[in-house]
Amino acid sequence: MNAQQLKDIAPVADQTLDKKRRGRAADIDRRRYTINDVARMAGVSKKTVSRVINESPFVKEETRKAVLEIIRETGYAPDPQARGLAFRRSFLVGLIYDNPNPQHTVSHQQGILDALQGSGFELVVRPIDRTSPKRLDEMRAFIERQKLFGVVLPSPVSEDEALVALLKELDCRYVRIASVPMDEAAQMVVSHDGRGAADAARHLAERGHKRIALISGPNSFRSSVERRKGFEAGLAEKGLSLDPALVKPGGYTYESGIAAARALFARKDRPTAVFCLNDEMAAGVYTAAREAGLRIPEDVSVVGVSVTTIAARLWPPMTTVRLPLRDMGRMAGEMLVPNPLREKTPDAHEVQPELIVRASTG
Amino acid sequence: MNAQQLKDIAPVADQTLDKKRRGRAADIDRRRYTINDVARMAGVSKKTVSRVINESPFVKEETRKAVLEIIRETGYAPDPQARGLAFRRSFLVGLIYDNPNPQHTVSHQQGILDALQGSGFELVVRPIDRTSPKRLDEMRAFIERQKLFGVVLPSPVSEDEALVALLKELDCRYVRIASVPMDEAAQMVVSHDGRGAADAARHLAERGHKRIALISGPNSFRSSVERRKGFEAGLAEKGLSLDPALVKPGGYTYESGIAAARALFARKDRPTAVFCLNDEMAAGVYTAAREAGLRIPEDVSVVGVSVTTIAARLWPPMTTVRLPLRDMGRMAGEMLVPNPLREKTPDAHEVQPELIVRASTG
DNA sequence: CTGAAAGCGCTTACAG
DNA sequence: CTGAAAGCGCTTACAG
Repeated sequence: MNAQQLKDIAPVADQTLDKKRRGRAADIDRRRYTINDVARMAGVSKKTVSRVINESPFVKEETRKAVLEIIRETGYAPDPQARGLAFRRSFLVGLIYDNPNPQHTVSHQQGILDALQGSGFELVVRPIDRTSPKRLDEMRAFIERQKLFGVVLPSPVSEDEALVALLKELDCRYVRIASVPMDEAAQMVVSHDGRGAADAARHLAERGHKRIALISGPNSFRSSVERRKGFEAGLAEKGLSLDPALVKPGGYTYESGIAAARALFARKDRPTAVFCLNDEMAAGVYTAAREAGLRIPEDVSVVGVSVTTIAARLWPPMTTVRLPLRDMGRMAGEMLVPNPLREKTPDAHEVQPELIVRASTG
Repeated sequence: MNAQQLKDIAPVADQTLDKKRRGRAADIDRRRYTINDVARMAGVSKKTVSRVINESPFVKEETRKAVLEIIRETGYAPDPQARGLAFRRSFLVGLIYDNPNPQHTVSHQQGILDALQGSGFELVVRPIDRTSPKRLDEMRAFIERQKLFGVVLPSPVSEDEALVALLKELDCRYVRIASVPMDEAAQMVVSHDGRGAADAARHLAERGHKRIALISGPNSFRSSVERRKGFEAGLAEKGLSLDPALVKPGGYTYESGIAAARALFARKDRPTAVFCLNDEMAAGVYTAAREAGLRIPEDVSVVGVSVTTIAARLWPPMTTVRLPLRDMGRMAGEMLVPNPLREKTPDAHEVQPELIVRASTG
């Protein structure tokens, strides 16, 4: 934060706000209880209250109960800022993301919020440009300044090893969400995208398809690499393989799906099925098929990988590999935030993709 | 926050974390500069540094420059938690939402983040159940505990007068995003949904439609009321009116759109055009039309109001009223956070919906 | 098992 | 225009 930016904040906080507050007598009555009030009311020192709050074992049961009773009566809740200042750690969890599809991020976000619900932690969202060389400096400033309790890294940010190294250096907890394990189990939520893609491959093979095309995502996305690998493995099981001429690069966007599908449909030996590494591109295949006068599924079958809700909205409804994005976010949140109320976190933090067969594969 | 919840937080922060930190010698070298360091290096008191940070006019220009120079050299940035504790106000902006469509929220969120970029403020996201009687207590606890700098309220949360009253009581800044003005201009971003709906009505009238149906949103959403009113006003201009038999209640969801459209298409005198108060429901109309063997736009025209990207993905691409959700979020963020770098905020914080004519209206 | 002192990194209130 | 003292609401480090 530079001086200019500091200026931006000050005037309001310094002048408007506090003058306003000072002028309100209600503030005094409404003052929230502090640790001092609780200590006084319970007849103990504030350190003892602090011990009760922090679950220290070194408090006599009787004392503990008395303090807890006062806390209940007063509705006292410790100030997270004061606690954070003393702890040198805030009670904020960060979501650091950079995904071409906002729906992908928002699903994770919902899951994280599910996990944080009632935990006393709040979620701070923070977009990042993974291609920017300045991203590391920005992240360092962000994490140091906010003293984040921990962060969740959805793909493809989860694949940024330089960022992960920085988090370790800053002693900041993190959980990576990715298609394959790429860190210790305690820091990973794994979605096994490849398995879902393999299911899709078997499904198409079983429907008798031989000439199968694939529209990939960006190579810089591990999900794209894994989905493709899984798809090829699934085909191989059925004695099939991917014709390199029928593999088109995409960018995980609707437009890139249209462009890739146009190229495929312009071929004399056009494919009878197209597997798209996400659903936005698959929606583009629908559009290109319509332009080319091809019927789905009669002339061409289409399968996608769902990161949005579009599959069921298209006509005919599209067969897709569903990724439980919200569940993944929830797991990540649960791993990050301590919560004895929950049963022990499972050993394996992973989810399984699910093939949902709809009308687009006849 | 009750005692049980407090427990949840403590163990890690108290034990794991600090033991870890204590063991790392690097912490000492890496310690960030504090206001005391800057004061010492600049040969002034920390209060003077504080004045510079807070843009106080009572600092000699020479002193100010010297302090600023040290700040630049050291890369010093004040600790938001410490500042927050002293200010009794954090540097966090809250996004409090409850919308059936996550895409709607995420678009606002992107806009707010655009505005907060580089401001030193961070965005905390917080879902709320607007129908829950406990929501006010939860919000009070949330806002008091976090001492939020301000909050953004998208619709329909923006229409919750009890919540707004609470915010005023807590002296918490807010900006309401809504379809019509419902507060002082400084607290409003207005989207004039009705105007967009009127455009849609004129458009359909000009194409010669007479039997026009409408699928509404929940009556508890002001946006639904306003869009309908605007649509009726647009029709009236053209000498048309809405046949009550052709008005079906919807819930802003895909499924509710299907159900409403089935009822409409089952009529002998089925409508030649359907206006849906959002695009998710309009996608449902597409599905119902296909089930009924009706062609769009030959047999029936469809118009929606866009809160997602689906309109352009459907076939045929759908005519919609576009709401600039991201812009609305950005305006709200800019209104909330002081930033002298920006030119003065405009007098009117409003946006105009835009009718985007695509193939679904022939 | 409990507490008084010092400190986290800032700001306010008061002097000068 | 500048600073020393006290305070924000918590915790750590040290005694007992």
